[in-house]
Amino acid sequence: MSTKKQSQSADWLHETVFNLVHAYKTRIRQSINAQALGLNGMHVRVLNVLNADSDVCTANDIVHKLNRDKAQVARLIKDLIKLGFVDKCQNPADKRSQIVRLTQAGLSLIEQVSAAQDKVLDCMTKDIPDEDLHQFKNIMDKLVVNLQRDESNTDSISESL
Amino acid sequence: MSTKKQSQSADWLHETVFNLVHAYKTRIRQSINAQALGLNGMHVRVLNVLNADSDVCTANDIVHKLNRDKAQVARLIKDLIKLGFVDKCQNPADKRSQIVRLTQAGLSLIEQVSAAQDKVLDCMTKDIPDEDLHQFKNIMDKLVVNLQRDESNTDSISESL
DNA sequence: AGCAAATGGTAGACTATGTCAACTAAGAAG
DNA sequence: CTTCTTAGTTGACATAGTCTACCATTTGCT
Repeated sequence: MSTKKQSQSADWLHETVFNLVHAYKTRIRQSINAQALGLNGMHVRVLNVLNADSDVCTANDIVHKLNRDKAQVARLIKDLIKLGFVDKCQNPADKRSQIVRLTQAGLSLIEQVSAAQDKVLDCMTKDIPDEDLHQFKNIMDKLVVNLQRDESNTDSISESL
Repeated sequence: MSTKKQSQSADWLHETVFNLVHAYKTRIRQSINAQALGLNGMHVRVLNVLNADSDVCTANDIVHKLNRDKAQVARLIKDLIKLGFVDKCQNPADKRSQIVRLTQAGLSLIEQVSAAQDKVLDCMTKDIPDEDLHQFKNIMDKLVVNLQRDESNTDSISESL
């Protein structure tokens, strides 16, 4: 339990990280208020990927970049197509997949969404020095790597109960 | 819109934070494998609160500590009672509320769950110095405070489209 | 060439998480 | 004693994430 040396310095991670995401999600949703457009947070994240990536992008690329289930991504893309923000075209390199692109509507949408997101980010980080943010990112990356590295440690407790 | 000075250092926050939580959630779920017991992540977080708090704890306390909707918390507690891990008793100080407590089964459960969580935390933070983790927490707390402070900046973009 | 395995994508069903509004019962304030 | 507020419950719903099965293509093997 919380008597081990590591845990004393790390127990807060449970709550703090979750709180950050919860607060961020809530805030960004308010700010973007994309529901009015039929969008939700994950739609926006897909648009972000398409926008950030200059080269061609397939559904599978998005799956890997967002690290989400492919079924989920497929549905998000379907929604975005129905709303007219992205379209698909044949991928000459692989007939199984299609290339996903932002439409004009999608481009102008993501521009505005980015502005709103930046505003939240700026307000969120305004009193934090750049080098601190940099270190913050480094640690976070390490945590993610560590988490994904040893999937080994996965002995469920349920059978011991 | 990533042309503003702040954004260049902060754009990564979008993905990195979400990735961390996603990886953490997935990992902790594997490790705890609580579905077999009829529990999910939020149930465990409620148990954690009850365990951490030495003094009496009402549903409302949990709402504030986890920063979640009271409807959600009420349902979690209901589930936990049905499973026999917590119980409720009259709150002499306020007849509207009840005191929520861990049962014996709940206590022994949370002990094992804590052990599993600690294992994940240890593995996740093992190569990160304590002072780095400390700074990490400080920045995270600042971010959360900033997020929750100015709810003002909340001008939706949808009407401008 | 011909076959098997792997991969990209889609769909269905389901679980988990979070939110909102309406409601009850009990405190608090006047 | 009203009125307002608060603790908790419930229903309905929205969003998020997972798992399985399936199809078509591609890739690797022989």
